[in-house]
Amino acid sequence: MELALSLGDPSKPFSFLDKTAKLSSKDLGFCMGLGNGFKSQENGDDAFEGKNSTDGDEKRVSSDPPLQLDLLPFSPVPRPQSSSQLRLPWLTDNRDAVSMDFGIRKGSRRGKKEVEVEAVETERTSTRASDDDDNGSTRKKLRLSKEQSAFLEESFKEHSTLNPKQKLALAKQLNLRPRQIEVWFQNRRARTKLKQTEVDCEYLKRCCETLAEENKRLQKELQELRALKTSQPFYMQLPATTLTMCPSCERVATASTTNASASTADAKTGGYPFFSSISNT
DNA sequence: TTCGTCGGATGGCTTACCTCA
DNA sequence: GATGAGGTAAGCCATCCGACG
Repeated sequence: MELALSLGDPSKPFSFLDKTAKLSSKDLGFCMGLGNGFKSQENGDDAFEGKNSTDGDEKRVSSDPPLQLDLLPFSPVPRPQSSSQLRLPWLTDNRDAVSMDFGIRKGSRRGKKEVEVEAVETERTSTRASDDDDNGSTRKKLRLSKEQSAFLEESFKEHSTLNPKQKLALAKQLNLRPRQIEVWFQNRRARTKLKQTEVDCEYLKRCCETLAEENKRLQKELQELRALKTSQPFYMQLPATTLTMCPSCERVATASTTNASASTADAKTGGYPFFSSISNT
């Protein structure tokens, strides 16, 4: 366990916590870092700068997330009033972009791969606290701020998936870990898909109901026609070609066209069985 | 206080791609 | 050059579970 303390320049706190809320060099601040066996500068920095793939790959000696505490002068970081103040990182040069800082947050349960891959990232996120106080038995859940969520939503509208560059840019801009951005997009995609599935399901259900109703109506019609047939034998004794009417559309076909276009009529009427039964008997 | 929903996080699996023998 | 094995990254999916109304 190591304890580091710095005064005066929070923008460059410690090697293992160097991804902090962006502060200008003019800002006076007090920064305290608490880590467990954090590594030396040369390792961590290289990892985060993308030396090895996207997310960095350096491993901390311990998986315990570090704690950094920033005590700053009054409102050192401008907070966005709305998402419109933020810019999508891949759309602009980000001159006006602001990064947000968050309160102390407890670490969360992570798999070993996550721990390894994200160790450096974790270290670099600002104002992060470990859950040392309760031995990791519980986890505090991060709740993204409205601004962050709105910004991510906007980003999602632009791209439902992110390339590593976009992910990193977003993470930097929102002061989150790239993994968090990734997870947010994954969950967003999943939930969008789920919503769409529900909509589709609802639509199919309505279709099914409509078809069932139509089927019922046609069955009834067929029954009526059969009844008509038995009650009016004379009607049916006429040559089939003289009266061929589809009861549903109430069109009467002529003698010549009926037989010639029987197959096409079937196709046009959807092959309703009663049509042919009338004309053929 | 309890309960249902939301949403951030995790682990496992699959797929695509790359490297190397 | 073609091919299979092994490694890695990324995405999807099911699930967990804390936060919150």
